[in-house]
This record gives sequence, structure tokens and C-alpha cells, in this order.
Amino acid sequence: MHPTRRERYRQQTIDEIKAIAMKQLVESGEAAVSLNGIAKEMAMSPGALYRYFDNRDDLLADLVVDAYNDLAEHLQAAATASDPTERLRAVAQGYREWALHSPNTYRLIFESVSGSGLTLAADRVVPAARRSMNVFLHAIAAAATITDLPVDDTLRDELTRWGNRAEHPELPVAVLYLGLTTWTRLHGLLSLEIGNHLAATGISADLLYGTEIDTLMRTIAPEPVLQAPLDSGAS
Amino acid sequence: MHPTRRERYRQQTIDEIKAIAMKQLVESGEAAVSLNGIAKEMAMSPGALYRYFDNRDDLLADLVVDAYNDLAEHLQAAATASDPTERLRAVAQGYREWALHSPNTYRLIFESVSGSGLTLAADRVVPAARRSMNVFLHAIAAAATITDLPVDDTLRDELTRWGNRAEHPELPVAVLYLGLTTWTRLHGLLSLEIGNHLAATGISADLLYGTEIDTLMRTIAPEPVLQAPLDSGAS
DNA sequence: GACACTACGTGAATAGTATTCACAATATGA
DNA sequence: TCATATTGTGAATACTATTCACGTAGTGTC
Repeated sequence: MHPTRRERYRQQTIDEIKAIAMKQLVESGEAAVSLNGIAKEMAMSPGALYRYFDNRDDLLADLVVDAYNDLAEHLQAAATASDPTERLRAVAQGYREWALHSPNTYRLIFESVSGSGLTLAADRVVPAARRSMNVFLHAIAAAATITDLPVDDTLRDELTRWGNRAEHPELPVAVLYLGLTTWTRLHGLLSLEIGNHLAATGISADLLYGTEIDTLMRTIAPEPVLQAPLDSGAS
Repeated sequence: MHPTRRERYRQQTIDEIKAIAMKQLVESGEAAVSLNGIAKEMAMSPGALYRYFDNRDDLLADLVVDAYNDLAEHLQAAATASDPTERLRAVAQGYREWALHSPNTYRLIFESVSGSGLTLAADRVVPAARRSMNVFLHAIAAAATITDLPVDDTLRDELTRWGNRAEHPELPVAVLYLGLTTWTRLHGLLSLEIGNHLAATGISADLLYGTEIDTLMRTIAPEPVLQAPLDSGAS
């Protein structure tokens, strides 16, 4: 039950490795995460790191999981307003805040090459990613005043299956669909803002994001919610 | 006027370098573009490549410009239908086709780190990127039946300035805004599809993309266009 | 035609990177 | 006390980009 002395030391070393790796990631991006650099900073030989991580990708997979969890917590923390509409707006803005606070971390989880270690670590990544999505879904469920949407029957089936698999079968298809599109649209803006692709237009990403949220709110809640919220948080 | 013998040989070498680099990019991603590998394939010493490109980033910047131009041509080629609505749909679908035909190329231009060489090469990249955007803008201008949108005054100003700078001041603000959001929304979907982030949901990216296009079309043209198109192509 | 200049390519050197392995030291549990 | 598992070292391997001194060969000029 109690972790042994060795296990505690081991965990401490793992934490230190990850902390330095995360620092490198935040400051200089994924490419700058260097095992040699970490070893130097810890006054170790580079080979010793392989006692704790199979390889570089394995370490990055850990950072991805941590990042997803951190995102979920940030979104959850943003969802404080009692008014469902305001709460959803706050979650959407929290998403951007999180992305801008560390663009390199955002890039790691959403724009890194899924070829090698990350696809293999899907069993750890997917649940962590689901936590963030759940915050969105519950915020939308509470704010939504519409009950249906013009989506194809096949898509409807797929959404239902997704809802069941993701352990919130109580959510209507419209909410699932809105959760998905809210995410993809906000991500589209953030991805381009972070990648500096909006800078050339001279258009303020802030305004654009806010306008996109307004548009989404009009779809989700054409009439503001009047009844008390049905749901208050994520799982 | 005539390129000298030397200049022709030089251009030929540059083209060969770029062709091999592009092959590496398409097959294995940006990280796999290797000067050593290119040199080996050309039976040259690695150092000789520096007679043609300042460094690796300089070569990648060239690939970015070529990719943007290729995208613009693909979009333009997709815009054949005479019906403005169908034409816009085809352009949007052409965007996805191009992205899926070489995800690594899409990632290079939209998800690579803009820190080093690419920001410096903005004077070559921006015009090439503008070509693609112009196809979208003209397709939207021809299909749009709405004349205004609920956008903030500041955003309206920025859009106007962008329109002037991008050399199509004839386009109404609503069209500029719709062009921008069409792009960011489709990119959001494509970015996540390519990154394998939709796979975990089990939802068909194809259906989702089509549904998003439907939604966009409803915004752009609540009533189908009846009059002849005002505009037929990009610059 | 000889000369000077420029461009091109080589091969070696530098300084990074990840990863593996034989070996030694050390801590743990019996 | 002893056998075992864990941790770390240092060297080796095989990559990567990049720089540089040097030689060769083609180009235009006098």
C-alpha cells in the first residue's frame, strides 16, 4: 500500500524529468524538448533517462496527458457563472486563454504528428481529452434552448454512439453535435491565431473569437434559458 | 534576358533539391526533410546544398510557397460549376481534398512553427496564401444573398482595411467576414481530422465536413442566388 | 588564347541529437 | 549477510545541420 522509499524517489525523478521537459516545451516548443538537455540540467548521463521513459515519444505522451488534464481543469475552473449562457461563454473564453497562455503546449496536443508514440498512448490520451470535451458538453447542455438540428441520419447515429461511449448518454444529439462543432470552430480560430496566420490580415483575433462565440450562442440558445440549469459540471 | 547556361543548370539543381525535399515531406512529414538525405539521393556532399539554400528553413520556406500556390490552383480548378452555390460547395470540398491528398503538406503550411524562417519569408508566403483566400472570397461573393452581418464596428473597420490591402476593395464587408470564418471553420475540422482527433469519436469526418458546409451555405445564401453571378474567378 | 574571376563541389571538422550497452555501484528484502 | 533488482555511468553508434579550407571547372574579358 505505502509506496516504498525507492518508489518515492523514482516518482520524484520522473516528476523532475517531466517538469524540465514541460519547461522546455512551454518556452521553446516540442522540437526543443531534448533528453540530452534534460540530463544536463539534472546532472545525469543521458542514458539514465531511459530507466524512466522508453524513449522521447514516451515522455512526450506523458506531457500530452498532463496537458489535457490541465486544460480540463482550466475549463472547469472557468465555468463558475450561475447563468448558463454566461457560463458557456466563459468556458469558450477559457479555452482561448489556455491556448494563448502556452501556445506550444496547445500545439503539442492538437498539432503534433500522431504517427509514433501518441497514437500508441491513445488509451491514456483519450480519457484525458474527454474530460475537456465534457466541460463543453455540460455547459452547452445547460445553455441550449434548441432541441433538434438538421443533421443527417447517419451522423445522428454516430453521434449517439459517441455519446454512449463517452458515458453521457443522457445528452441529446443536438447537444453532442453542438459540442463537436463548437470545439472544431474554436480550434480553427485558435490554431490559425497561434500559427500567426491571422496576423497578416491585420484582424484582431480577439474580436474574431468573440464574434464566433456570439454566432455559436445564437445557434445554441436563440432564446436565453429561463429555467434553472439542469446540469452544473463535468464528470 | 536569356538565362545563361550556368543559370539553367543552377535552376535545374534547385528544382531537383526541392523535388526530393517535397517527396520527403509528403511521404514522412516535415521532420523527415533532411539535407543529408537529399544530398545522398543526389550523390552530392551535404555541404554543397548550401550553395543553393541558406539553410534548412530557407528550403522549407520555398516548399511552403509552392504548397500555397498548389493549393490555390487546386481550389481554382475545383471552381468550375456555373451555379454559384454549387461552385462554392466545390471549392470547400476541394479544400478538403487538397488537405487529405497530402496531410503533411497541409501541416507544413498551417501547423508548422512560424518562429524561424517562415516569418522571415512572409513577403513571399503572404501573396501565395492570398491567392487561395481569393478563390474562397470570389466564390462567396458570387453565392452570397445576404448583404450584412451582425459584426462589431471595430471588426468592420479591420475587415475593410484587410479588403483594401488584399486588393479587392469591391467586396462587401459581409463577404470578407464570411470568407474568413468559412476558412477558419473548415480549417478547424481539417486540422482535427488530419491530426486524428476525430477518430476517437467514431464520427465520420466526411459527414461532419459536409454538414458544416451546409451550415455555412445557409448563412451565406439563405435564399439561393437567382441572378447571374457577378464574379467568376480569383485574381 | 591566356588570365582572372566566379561558381560549384568535396571532404573534413564541429556540435548537436536519440539510443544502446556493458559495467559498476547502490539500495532492498530475505 | 547475501542475492537480487534498481539506478547510474561512460562509451559507442548513428544520425542531424552547418561551416570551412581547398581544388576544380566553367565564364567572360583583355
